[in-house]
Amino acid sequence: MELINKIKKEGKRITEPREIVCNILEKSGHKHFTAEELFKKAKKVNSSIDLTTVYRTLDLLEELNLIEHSHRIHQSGIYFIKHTKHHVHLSCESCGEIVNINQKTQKQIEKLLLNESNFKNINSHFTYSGHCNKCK
Amino acid sequence: MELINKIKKEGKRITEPREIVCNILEKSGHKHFTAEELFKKAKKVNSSIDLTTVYRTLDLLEELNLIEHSHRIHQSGIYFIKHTKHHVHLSCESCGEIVNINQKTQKQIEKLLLNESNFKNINSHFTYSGHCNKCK
DNA sequence: TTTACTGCAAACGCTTTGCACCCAC
DNA sequence: GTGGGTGCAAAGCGTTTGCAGTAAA
Repeated sequence: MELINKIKKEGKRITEPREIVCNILEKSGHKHFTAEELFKKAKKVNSSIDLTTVYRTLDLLEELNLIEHSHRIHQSGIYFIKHTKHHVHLSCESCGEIVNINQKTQKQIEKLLLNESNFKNINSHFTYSGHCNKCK
Repeated sequence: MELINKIKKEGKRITEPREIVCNILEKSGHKHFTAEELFKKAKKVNSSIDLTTVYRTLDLLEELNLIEHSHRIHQSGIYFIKHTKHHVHLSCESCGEIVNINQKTQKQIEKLLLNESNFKNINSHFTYSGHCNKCK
């Protein structure tokens, strides 16, 4: 119920689609979801909910700094509740498993890239990919 | 003329669109191109050439191991002549500048990711992004 | 009452596919 | 002559936008 309360506190309206999406995000133990996955779960609660609304709710939650999303190559984005420590992901191209890469490792990677370029910052807003042990 | 000769050597047909695309790729000093950029340049040589054909020519060249491509988040892919040493890219989100990241750095990054996961390999088939010094 | 939010449909950008025609071999 | 390659049109995918109706405040 935390997410929806924060929406309320921001003066935004409480609606059924928003409640449903927030519930799913919170009750699933901080997993990563695609918009499509959330949409399918939401439709089981109320079949009239629309994918567009899921996207808009996710946008809102992200604006309020409550969730984050990450991009994957040739796959849809993943959304997840914001952790205190920023982290990035590594996703298996075969089975889709997503593992977290901790902040320290990510900082080291950024350092390597910054050292080799004239860049000021690195965008960690994407998901690394490869193959996990189980696959191939 | 190297690329087109290799196409011929593989028993593939030499056509005007293929010649044009190969010429552009070779005569521009190993730059990185989007399919759209190649398409625009190709149309200046023969205006009847189609984007689809550019994509198909790029696919062919990649199958023959003569070029590579890399993905970018929210942007089109970039294609470039294959270097002896595999490298990856870092692209500025503002101005689009693409800089090469050398193999050694990439290997270090892969090592960091592999150490922290149960993954067997990392896909380096994408482009890192951030902001270069000139921008923002 | 008011306007934020919704569902629906349509457009988006990049890339791929289907298909009939054509030309390199 | 034959089928590999082409241009064109249309579809694909994930996401966004426009719009008129609806309901939260």
